[in-house]
Amino acid sequence: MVTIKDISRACGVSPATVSKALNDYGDISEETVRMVKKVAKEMHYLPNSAARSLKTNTTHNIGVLFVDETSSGLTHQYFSLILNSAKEEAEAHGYDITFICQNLGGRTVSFLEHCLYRKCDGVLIASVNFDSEPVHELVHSEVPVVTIDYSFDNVSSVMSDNVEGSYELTRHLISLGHEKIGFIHGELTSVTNKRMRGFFKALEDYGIEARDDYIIQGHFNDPSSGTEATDLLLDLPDPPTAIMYPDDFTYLGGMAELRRRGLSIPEDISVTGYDGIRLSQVLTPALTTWHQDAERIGRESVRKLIETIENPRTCEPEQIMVSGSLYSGCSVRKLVN
Amino acid sequence: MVTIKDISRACGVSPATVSKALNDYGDISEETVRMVKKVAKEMHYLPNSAARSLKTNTTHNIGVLFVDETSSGLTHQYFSLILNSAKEEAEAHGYDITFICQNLGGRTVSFLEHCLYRKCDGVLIASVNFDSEPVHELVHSEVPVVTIDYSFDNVSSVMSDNVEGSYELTRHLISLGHEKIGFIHGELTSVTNKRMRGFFKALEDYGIEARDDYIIQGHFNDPSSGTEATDLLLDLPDPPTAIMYPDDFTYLGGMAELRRRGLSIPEDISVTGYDGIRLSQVLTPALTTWHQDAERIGRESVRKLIETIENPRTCEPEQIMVSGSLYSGCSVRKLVN
DNA sequence: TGGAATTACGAAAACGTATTCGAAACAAGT
DNA sequence: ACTTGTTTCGAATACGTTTTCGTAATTCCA
Repeated sequence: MVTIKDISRACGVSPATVSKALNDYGDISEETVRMVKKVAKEMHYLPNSAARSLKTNTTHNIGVLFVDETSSGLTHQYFSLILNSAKEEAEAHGYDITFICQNLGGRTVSFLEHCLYRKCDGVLIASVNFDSEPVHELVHSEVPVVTIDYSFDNVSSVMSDNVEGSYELTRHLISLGHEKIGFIHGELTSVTNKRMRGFFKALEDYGIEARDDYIIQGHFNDPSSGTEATDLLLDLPDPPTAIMYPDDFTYLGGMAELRRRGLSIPEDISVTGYDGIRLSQVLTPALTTWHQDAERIGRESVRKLIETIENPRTCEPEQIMVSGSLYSGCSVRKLVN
Repeated sequence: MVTIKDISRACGVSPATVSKALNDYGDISEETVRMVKKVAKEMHYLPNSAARSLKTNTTHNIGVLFVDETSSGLTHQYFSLILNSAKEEAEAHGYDITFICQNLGGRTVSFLEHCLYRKCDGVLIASVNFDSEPVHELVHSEVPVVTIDYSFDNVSSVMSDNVEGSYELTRHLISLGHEKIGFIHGELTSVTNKRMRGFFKALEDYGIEARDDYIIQGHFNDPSSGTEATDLLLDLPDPPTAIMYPDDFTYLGGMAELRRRGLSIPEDISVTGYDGIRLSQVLTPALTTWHQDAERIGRESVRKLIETIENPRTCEPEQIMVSGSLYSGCSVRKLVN
């Protein structure tokens, strides 16, 4: 490996001068800078990141927390889209991405310790249990953090607007005449909380009374829970005319159950999903669903993270809300009375 | 940050002794080792990875090449499953994962240069254009490499057995009486090559003549190409009785077209997919498809990579073939003649 | 008891870079 | 001519480890 010393020897200047020239320190004559850079290129010089980090205490490296418990993490399209765009945005800014976990060369450590060991300039937190102690420790530490779909005080976050999405889907149903709306929700996370808020708000705004028996607890990303919940709703003495599913994938289970009962969509029952994954638009009928702009969420989150990394004093914490959009498919019909 | 020097002061021994004690060098009395480790823990000592790498030229960090051109990378479930299990396997061995790209602090560099800069101990190559020069450069460099679904001489690789999968699917159709089989394939990659080999081999083994008009070029992971190709096949004067799609997702496009024409599956036409993604088992009818063991592919590839990293002399290059399995759904019917 | 072997530790150098501070050279202003 | 200022560079130090080699102390064996 060719080092700064080799270049300094080849150029007949000191290592200090070479370092300054390569980093445009401003202290070196233009002529010398040109020469040093030329020789460096010729000799295929590559800086040593370890030496550089040791000296500057920065790495141009951002950590990512992605835990895939119950396969709702990396494996879920929503998060893989986020990760992918986050990766692209980071690369565009010259940052690399490293996964953060609780294992360090065999030893169990906290997330924070892992970050400190690797000297991540900042870290992106997504798809974890935000209520856990290790996550809290990290969030409240000195290392710059941006969270996704969860917000802490004094920490920037990027969130899919779940209140909006749920509200708009509900409003869409109501505007087509539906008043008996079954609502299947996922695990009781903060995301589910917001979805509920949006749902109830829409009902209230349009003067429709919420009915307890129409609210069913299911699971995210789990077709069989969609099947079960659908079953429950349809067995009610006064079943709903429309069913909202917690996500597109869970809907698939519901769809199977509806088909099994000989009901056709949307003639006999209207349905909506959530996420707007590619699959939903290929189904027949195409699913009416809420598209979360995962790509933008990933992009915005690392943009904000890098901004706080590079302007530690001036950059204010910010709650960034990313709007989604209604994918209007053919799974909801206009109800005539 | 507490350093080795702080510990040495607290313990009344030299920094050298502390370092050796912490790393179980074997040179230090058990008593001292115990004391040093105890104090280190009490003071919340964390090694400095930069200093360590600078000295040892290793990082316990493995690079991953994942390029998502045409969204066939990270975003595709097959690859996100691989990435996820690779991540878990690496973490279990105390290695971290960093994405490798061609951007270094704003400057464009080769993949190899990026790896050298970050001092990756090894690199996993998946989902890239293996014919490109930058990939060749990396593969033929000094840094340990494992490739996924592509093999180079003298380099370890882990591959989904595409010949097997295609062969078994075809054989399955033949065993149920199908002889007129439409074969839609993806882009002409090495994967497609192997799928073709398996397909033709099965036809030959069972004495069925291959027909050119039944072979259609489509795209991977692209429902609309599934629609088009299906269209072509059904418009033939003598259409096939079964259609094989290049993957489950592309099949969705074909499914829509079949439905549009009023054909029901499998009564009027039999179909198979490829990949065995979760979605395929939720469809009605459940898709008969070939499940690629992505989880195992990710696991095996980093296991092999770490093995060659830690035994540079003794570890031989190896071509690891990972078998898949037939998911027998309800999308193929027995043909009576 | 004398020498050899073993054990336990430390001094010092090295990894490659960034940065502080001072010096030299020269220009500019009075 | 003397100060003052500016530009350009280099010597030296520091970042926190790991590792070699030497040495003192202890044990072993004949």
